[in-house]
Amino acid sequence: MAIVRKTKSVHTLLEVMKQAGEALSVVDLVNRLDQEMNKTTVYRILDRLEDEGLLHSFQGKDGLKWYAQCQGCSTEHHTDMHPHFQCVQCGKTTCLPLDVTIPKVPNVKIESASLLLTGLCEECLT
Amino acid sequence: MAIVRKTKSVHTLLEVMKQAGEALSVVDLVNRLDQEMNKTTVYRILDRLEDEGLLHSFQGKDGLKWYAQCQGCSTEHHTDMHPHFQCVQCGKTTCLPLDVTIPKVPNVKIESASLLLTGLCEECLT
DNA sequence: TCCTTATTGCAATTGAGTTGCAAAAGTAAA
DNA sequence: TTTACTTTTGCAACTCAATTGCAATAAGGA
Repeated sequence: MAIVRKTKSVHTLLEVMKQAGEALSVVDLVNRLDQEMNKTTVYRILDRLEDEGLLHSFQGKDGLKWYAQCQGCSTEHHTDMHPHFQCVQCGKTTCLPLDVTIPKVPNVKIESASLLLTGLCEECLT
Repeated sequence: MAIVRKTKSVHTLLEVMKQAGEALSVVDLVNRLDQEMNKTTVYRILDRLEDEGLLHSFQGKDGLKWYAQCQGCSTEHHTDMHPHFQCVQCGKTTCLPLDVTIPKVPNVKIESASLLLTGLCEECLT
């Protein structure tokens, strides 16, 4: 596996993720980093950071790819299977620190599961 | 809501779904129906059939849209929330007739949930 | 410093999905 | 059947997220 250097771009991207504190779509990240680096670079760094286990990705309701920071994931142990929540109104998307019971399915080998909950977030409810 | 006429195209599309007996991606459907109808028509009929409750859709692992036939869904009662399984090797994708317990999340209103399990299907395991 | 490898920018491309518009097909009433 | 109206379809063009090829740049080690 390729070694991920902590270049300026990598540092900047991780800083944006940290500042956000929640999941960000790639489209959003590309926009936020428009002045700092190229779109292609954003995509490639995200790929590498996911390989390294610093970020994890998932598909949003609209089919866009989202990234969030991992808490305790590493390259070897990446079974950080938690659900995600996406607000249908404001688009805010977060990791849910919940355990999900993956249903047993006969005759198949489940390798991963992704659960996306959609609805209204706290702000949009009030 | 627009009335869905049982045109020749609608009939052909439903027949292909029935023959397949499992979930089909839109891309696959467009290819299979290439001689019978236009790509746009496939997309539009799928939309309408989902509105009518004859089909339901979900996002595959790769972000592609998949459709499958509903068993007992209707326009009013479309809470047919069941998980789907996608084989990472052969791509075969099926509905899982299982109940999923949607986790309780405080302070938000969950409207829908989608659970996608990925792994190896029975054929690919052996 | 020199050499090698990894990273980045840029432009072009891919591919799923959408849209506008005119033509065709279906429906219903006279 | 004829007419008037509505829905459906085909086609071409378009949108936009994501990818690729290639040359230029930056980094690391001996």
